[in-house]
Amino acid sequence: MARGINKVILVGNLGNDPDTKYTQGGMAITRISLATTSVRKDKDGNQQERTEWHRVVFFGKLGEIAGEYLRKGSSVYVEGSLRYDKYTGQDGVEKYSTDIIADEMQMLGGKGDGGGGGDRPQRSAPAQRQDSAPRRQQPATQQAPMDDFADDDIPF
Amino acid sequence: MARGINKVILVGNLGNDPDTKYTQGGMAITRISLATTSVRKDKDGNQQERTEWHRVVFFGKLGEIAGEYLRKGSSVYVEGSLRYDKYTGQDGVEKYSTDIIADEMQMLGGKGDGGGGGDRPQRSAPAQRQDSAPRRQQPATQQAPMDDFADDDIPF
Amino acid sequence: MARGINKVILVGNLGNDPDTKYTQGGMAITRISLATTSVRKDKDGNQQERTEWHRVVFFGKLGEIAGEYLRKGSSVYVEGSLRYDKYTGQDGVEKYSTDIIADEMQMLGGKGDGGGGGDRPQRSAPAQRQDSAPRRQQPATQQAPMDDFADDDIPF
Amino acid sequence: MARGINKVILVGNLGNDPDTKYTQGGMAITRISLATTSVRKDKDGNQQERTEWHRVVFFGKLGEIAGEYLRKGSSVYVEGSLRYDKYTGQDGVEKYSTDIIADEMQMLGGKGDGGGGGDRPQRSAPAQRQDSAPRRQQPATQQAPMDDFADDDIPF
DNA sequence: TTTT
DNA sequence: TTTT
Repeated sequence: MARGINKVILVGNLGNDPDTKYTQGGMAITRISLATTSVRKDKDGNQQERTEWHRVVFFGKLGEIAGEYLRKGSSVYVEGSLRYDKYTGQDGVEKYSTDIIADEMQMLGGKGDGGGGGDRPQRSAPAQRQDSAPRRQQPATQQAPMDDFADDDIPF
Repeated sequence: MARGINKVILVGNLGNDPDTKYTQGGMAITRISLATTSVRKDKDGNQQERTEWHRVVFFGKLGEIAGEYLRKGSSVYVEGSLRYDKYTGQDGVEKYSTDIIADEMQMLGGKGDGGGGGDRPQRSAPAQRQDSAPRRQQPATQQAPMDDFADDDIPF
Repeated sequence: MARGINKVILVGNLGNDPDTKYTQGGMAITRISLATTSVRKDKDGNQQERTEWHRVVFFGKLGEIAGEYLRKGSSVYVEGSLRYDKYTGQDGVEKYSTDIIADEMQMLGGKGDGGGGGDRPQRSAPAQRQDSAPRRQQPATQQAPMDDFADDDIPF
Repeated sequence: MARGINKVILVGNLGNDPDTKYTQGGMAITRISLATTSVRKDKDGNQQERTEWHRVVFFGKLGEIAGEYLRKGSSVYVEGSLRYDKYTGQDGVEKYSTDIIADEMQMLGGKGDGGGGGDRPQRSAPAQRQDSAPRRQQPATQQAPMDDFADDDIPF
């Protein structure tokens, strides 16, 4: 039985284009880096900003939609759950990562998409985008491997 | 201006007693490790369980309440926001941590508390509990230091 | 395309046993009345309590589970969406109702259930419970008819 | 003690300009009508749309901000709680209303505002807007009086 | 890295 | 009444 609730709700903007990969079985896995910024007053009364960069992962059909419609700068609503992973880096050191596994997404219309929150994309050749380019410089807060997903790695 | 929404909602059980510390200025900072468990069927049709251990932090008045009323096993509702931190470990290696900064809490009545969801506690001497014991076996996924908080380190 | 987010999250206690009915096609529709209580200080500094009674509706499989496991007094987490309906009462007057259409539920262990948050129920004969008794004193804020559901009336 | 969680999260568009009133004590009360639209397939496989119109109320400082920056068509994130009220209409009949009492709001940039999610408004004379005109034709799903608020009617 |  |  499931015990407990693990729910995340985010509204933010993408720091980069989505990164879509496919499992051996053909399931899409799309990752985005999503910014949310909050403000607080420090003790001197100055506005202090702080931006969190969330690693959000979309699986399956949602991964295809996210990879197709989201772009750098897009404003998006995401709902999902927290997943913490532990892995051994290439340097042999144990590392931790935190991901939000999305189970709902909605575009919100803003810079980076064609506007309008979810309509047809303005791009002409979306299909061959996914796996060609070395779009690998995502300096995400926490780095974790993603190349070795098995087909049943969809988390729900 | 704040841009974006960064919201976490958790219902889970504490893996250990809370850990309360105080800043130089006397502000309470309480940390708990909160478990949520989800299930999914793997490809063989077997129920697969997975437990996430969330690091939740309560500041100020909420930190005092959490430290006073929560106990190992307590069932609790927490609302807060995600905060990702980067720090250098004692081994000189850069590490990352993820915390949920709580801004709302509600006890839910269950094992570990006196029952009743937020009623008076049954314990008699809560005060001298905080910093004595080597309660270090917290099953927290990711470990981060917490001793060096300044007084204005409250995140909102 | 869906536009917008319509999400409700409740943790509360049932004011009565659930009320389960079935459509002609055999789909379960279970209604509960769920209390949440908040406090605020009035201008004289006195604690003022206020209880909201939410009408929550579960369809299909979730309706069966809710009807089977929930009882008066049960503590439950509910996630769903708001639905406003307009109907003509038996007195010929137009009326409005507000329901939360649940799409997730989790028992939280407390008075009214067998404890344990979702475990097997203690009852022996759950089946013939549904439609016998005149359980009509539901403290529901707003009353609406529910007998005439068609089979495709499931709202998602 | 508060018992339970009563939380609503909405992202939608305003059907009309906000309606701001002031209590005798000068507290702003702003009401908006917010649309969210969902889709589902009916049994014939056709896409069925359904729009909910939420009555959202902002008190105090938030009421001033909402009245100032939101406009018909604005896209907005709202977080709040459900409140059900019962009142006697001018026709002597008892009526019910449901409101979402907002405690957080964030503009999302879209038609109806100057774009950009919360920036300075483009309007030139916002000040005398609030109380003059007979903007009374809001056919909100459920109608309730709002003229007779006392100063301590702020709900938290 | 985004956005305002 | 909004929006796409």
